[in-house]
Amino acid sequence: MSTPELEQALRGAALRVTRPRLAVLTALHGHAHATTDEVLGLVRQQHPEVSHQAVYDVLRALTTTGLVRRIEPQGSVARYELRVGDNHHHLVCRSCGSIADVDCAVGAAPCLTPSEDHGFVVDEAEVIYWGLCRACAAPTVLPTLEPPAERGTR
Amino acid sequence: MSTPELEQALRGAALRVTRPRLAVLTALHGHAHATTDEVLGLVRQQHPEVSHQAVYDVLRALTTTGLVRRIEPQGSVARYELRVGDNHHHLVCRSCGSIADVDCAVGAAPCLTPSEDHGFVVDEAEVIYWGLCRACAAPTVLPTLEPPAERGTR
DNA sequence: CGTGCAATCTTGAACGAGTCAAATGAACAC
DNA sequence: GTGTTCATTTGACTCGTTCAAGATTGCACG
Repeated sequence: MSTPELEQALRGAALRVTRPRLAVLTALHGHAHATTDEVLGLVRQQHPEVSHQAVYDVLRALTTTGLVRRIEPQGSVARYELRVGDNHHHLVCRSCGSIADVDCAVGAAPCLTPSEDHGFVVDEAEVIYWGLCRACAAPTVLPTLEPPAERGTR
Repeated sequence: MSTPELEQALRGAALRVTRPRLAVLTALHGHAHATTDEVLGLVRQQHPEVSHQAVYDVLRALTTTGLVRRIEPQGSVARYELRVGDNHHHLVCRSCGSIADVDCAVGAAPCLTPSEDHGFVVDEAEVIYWGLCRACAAPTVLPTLEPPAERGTR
């Protein structure tokens, strides 16, 4: 995704075009499901002066305007991905915390419909599939190496 | 739910029967989706000496043994409910944060199946429906001030 | 019914993701 | 260019949750 495109996206959301914002968008373009801390690290590779707080502010601004989507699986810190407009869901590994995207199983509309809405006006259905990723589900009989190290869980 | 039943549930999970644990289970029985803090308050109504930390420990023990289910909607602190065995999901109000239960829309098995599993071994699908509850979706009429003079949206 | 071990609880401190606030700096409409 | 307003920096702070050490207590066993 080129810089002019990113600028246009920001202007389209009535946001000023700034260096930290472009850097955050670029970082997310290359790293889906990044944490705030990871985004900060990526941004600082290009712009070491960017502050902690700026990344939080930028991510909040982008999230509230819909340019970026925030996900927060249990036990994980917040993660962000570029909103691509489609209604996709997530696979989360209970062991290593890795996340993969999946398209909505039933298409866009039906998965918005609970069986009984209790009077709620529903506008979004969020689905998280929990399980084990290929690596963590593999038999742990690796001859020379240790089983997959645990990451991301506290 | 009576105390003997709760004791049996604890023993069945290989957990010792203690006063804080019985109190937490009782509290959750009467208050679904309670936060840790709310549970602590409820427990202390009967047993004022129970510590902060005990409630955290108890909730973790109950959660890991499956007696209690932990849910963590975006922007909310952790909430707990008695695991009743069924596979139900949640409606969450974006405005006030209230939570309601809904049965799984598609039954138990199908909603476990993403369209493409990326090699993941999925064992659970968690669904959160986001929207507005009946009260928050209602027109914002202030009761004690002047009566509503107009109708329609906005 | 005691005894002993380990699980559990109390107390108190610490951690860390995220937020608040004040002052400086930069976008961009004019 | 200039000025207003939005963004960012800096640094302190909140609050849910966890860690650690020592005191209790459930309960298996004799």
